[in-house]
Amino acid sequence: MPKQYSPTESESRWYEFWETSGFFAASEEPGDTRQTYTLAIPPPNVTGSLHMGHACRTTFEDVLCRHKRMQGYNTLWVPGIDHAGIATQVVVERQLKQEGLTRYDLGREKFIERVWQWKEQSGERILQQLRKMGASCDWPRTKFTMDPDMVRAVREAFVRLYEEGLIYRDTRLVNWDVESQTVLSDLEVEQEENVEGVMFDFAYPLADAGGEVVVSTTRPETMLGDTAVAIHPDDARYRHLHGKYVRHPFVGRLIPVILDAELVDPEFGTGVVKVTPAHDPSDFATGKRHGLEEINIFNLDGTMNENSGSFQGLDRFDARKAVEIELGNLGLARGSNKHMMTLPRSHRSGTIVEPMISTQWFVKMKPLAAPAIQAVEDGTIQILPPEWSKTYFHWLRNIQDWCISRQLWWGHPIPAWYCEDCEHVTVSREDATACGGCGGTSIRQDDDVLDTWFSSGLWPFSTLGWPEKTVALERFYPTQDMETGYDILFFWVARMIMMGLHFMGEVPFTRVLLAGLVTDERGEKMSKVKGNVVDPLDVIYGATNEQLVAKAEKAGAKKSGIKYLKSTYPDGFAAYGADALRMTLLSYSPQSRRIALSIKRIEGYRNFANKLWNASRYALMRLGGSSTKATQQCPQPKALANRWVLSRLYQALDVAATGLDAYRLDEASGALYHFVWDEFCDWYLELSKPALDSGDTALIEETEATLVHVLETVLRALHPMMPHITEEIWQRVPKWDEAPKSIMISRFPTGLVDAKLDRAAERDFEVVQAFVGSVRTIRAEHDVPRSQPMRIHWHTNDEDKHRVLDAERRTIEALGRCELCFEADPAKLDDPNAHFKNAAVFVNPGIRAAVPDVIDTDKERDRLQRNLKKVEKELGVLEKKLANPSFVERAPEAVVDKSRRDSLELREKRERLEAALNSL
RNA sequence: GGGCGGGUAGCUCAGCGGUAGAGCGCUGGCUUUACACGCCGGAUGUCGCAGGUUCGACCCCUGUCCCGCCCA
Repeated sequence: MPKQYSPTESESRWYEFWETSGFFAASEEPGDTRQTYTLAIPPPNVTGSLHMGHACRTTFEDVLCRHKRMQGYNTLWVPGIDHAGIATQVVVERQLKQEGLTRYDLGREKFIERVWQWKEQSGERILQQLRKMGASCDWPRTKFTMDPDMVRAVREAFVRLYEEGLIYRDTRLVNWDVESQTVLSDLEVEQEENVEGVMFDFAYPLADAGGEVVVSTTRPETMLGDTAVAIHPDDARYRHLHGKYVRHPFVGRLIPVILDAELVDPEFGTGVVKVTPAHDPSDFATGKRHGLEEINIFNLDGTMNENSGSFQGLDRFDARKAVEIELGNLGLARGSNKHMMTLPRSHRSGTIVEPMISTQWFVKMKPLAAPAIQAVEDGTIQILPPEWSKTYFHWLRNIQDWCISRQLWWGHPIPAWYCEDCEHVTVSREDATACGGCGGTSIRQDDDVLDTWFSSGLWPFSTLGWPEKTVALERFYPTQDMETGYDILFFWVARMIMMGLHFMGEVPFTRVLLAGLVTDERGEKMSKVKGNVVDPLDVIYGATNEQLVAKAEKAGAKKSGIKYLKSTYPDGFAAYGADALRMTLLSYSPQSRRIALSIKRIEGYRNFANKLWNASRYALMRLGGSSTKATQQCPQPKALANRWVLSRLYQALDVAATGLDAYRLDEASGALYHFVWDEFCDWYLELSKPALDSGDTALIEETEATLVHVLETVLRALHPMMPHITEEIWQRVPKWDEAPKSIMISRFPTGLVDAKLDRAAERDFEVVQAFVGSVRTIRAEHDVPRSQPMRIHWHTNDEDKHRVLDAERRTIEALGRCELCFEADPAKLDDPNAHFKNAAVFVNPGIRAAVPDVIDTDKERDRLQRNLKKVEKELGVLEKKLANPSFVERAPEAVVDKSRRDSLELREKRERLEAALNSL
């Protein structure tokens, strides 16, 4: 075994072994009665390649699946990818643009062909990248949201909802993305807050008399679509306007003054509001209340249409300026001032969304939401971390109908056909050939496609074969865990719950595990423009700074982004490996909304992998000449060190089990990390050296057995988190006959079976640790070279401690690099410098000791005083507490007792330290 | 306007009723045959601010100021 573990080659070798061996496959065998564990992957979009968010999802999900699989569950992790309607269409259109083409140049059919080509390429790449992360998906079951069986599921769902009256077509005000030229759902619109805008005031002249009314707007161009001005019915200032009209200065229209208490806040601005029913949500509602005309003034691309008079053809923002100027020319402008406002922007294209009246397909949400709320309320579905339930409820209780049609080309076509001879709309599972109303054959399919989340909403059951009654659906639905980012709680999770309950009559999963968003080390969102995107593959395989910079430049990063990249990662990334990346991602608390990924942290876990590697190297080397094997039976050793490590293993496995079950993967991985490094390596391996060299056959045997057992067990425990390196090592560990072919199909360890809690051993060993620690401190603080032996004279009145120090003399000597521990006459320790030459002194609980021939008086005084100060501070707090009668009366007995004991101990320590100081 | 997070060591974060922890960084010493991707020491915090509850608060409550996100 080489001194350094190199993940690159090892990871791909083992991955291939697992995949070709069929270890990822879930069983549909009729006789298989194992409990199932199912998790559907949040399907990555086919918009490019794997990013750190996917790496994070994959890691968490893989840990859950590998853990369950090792626990004996029939585990199914369903992989797949999403066609991601608008997002993918935008990507391909951008490519076309570089060739100087638009989708219209290609035409719908050719364009879709082109997107399919892209899908093949991008989808395949992403699936390969998931494998690089170690994902144990059941690959032959991979689904794409536009596969033929998914199409069938989507059609079935659409038609059923339509037949149930839950899908309908309606004309209403929608969010229009003028760039992508499609409608957007409310969720796809982002509100950009605190934008500095201009509030422009202008006057409408009264129609039949002199005078005017002044209105304010941040969007002057919309006045071309005004069909009313509104005042508050109780506003005394404008009583004279009741029943009057104003005249539109550009289009000549007569515009009524209406009274509306809901729309108008008399305190705000002039107290008069212009009303544009076709381009503003509250004006639209007002229009409905008053039966106002809705005049659309925009074309679909955001230019002004034929209803805007002389402004026709102008872009909406040019029209805004033109309208202002013209109003000025007419003497109707009444000034302007700065105004902070909120702008609606398209989630995808970033352009300012224009409210427009349009006919679209909607899903009626209230009836679907009710059972989805219920399922979380009654605990059928558990959301973790639990705080998210509130957000979930709030959204579902205030849910609006979902606009599901999109004016895109890439997606599931809406299965609706319009008849040219009658009004009937034919909605059908099969492609319609004739009108369902009049039987005529002049029918035309709806041009639109479905919102991409419509198909995603069916994911947990469509991937298992729905609407067919498959074995998989029967066996694996409902799934157990849904692990995903909190950002798609509404987009996806809530909709899956609604759809699952509606179509399957059962929740789609029983736990929702929400994770934070991966950001760069500063906590900023990763973006190509910022140049702060960390590609998981670069982390796994390594990349030089030049490569990182080149990649960022190609992706269109700004100069500041490149600069950041150069200064933050001057040396690029080493090939840290997938296991190190996985451990890093796992180490962040799931409660945190931000995972500020730090390369230094990845490096730390790479070092951990190396530590594990070398610990194993040591263990295997030591076992080389012996026939001792791992047996999956916990040894029953007698020696303290062996008992201690098994007990610590118990504790680590216990914390790991709790963490894995409660979705605290940070705690689970942390417990194993610290056990391996701080206890197994730093103490136990060191302890094993004198034991194995002791020549005592019994001791050697039980130490070998314990060593190999702990190693083999901790590898199994770590396997879900670090699958590759644990396999690499595990394969080399001498094991029982008939051991499984792979660690991934071995049994997940538990404290009760694979370790042994031994509180006495832990307590005793603490004595050793404290003693050794003190010895080491003295050596370090007195600059005693390693070559110089240190003799320790100790004394204790405590029988247990006496026994431990006696029995563990050898280990203490080895670990403390002190030679010769002596039991001392207590009288000598009362005044150490009278009896020992140049002695340093230390005090452990119940034990005191002198170390002759090391002293540098100044340093020793310094050290003792520092210790004394600390002791006095602690003692001060404790004594104050104990002097407080209400503490003694009201605090729990155990707490008071502990304080008493601590204070006694500290007092003794203080005494000893003072004596030592005086004796200097 | 409503809601949700967060403000703890230089940095990134964990802890959440019994006298503050990790990783990285800093610092002193180690060519210790598992590992320098290492080992052994050390330093570092009025736990955002102000009140309150409690025998006791970083932890609970109230208010307040910042920062981020979501919804309207």
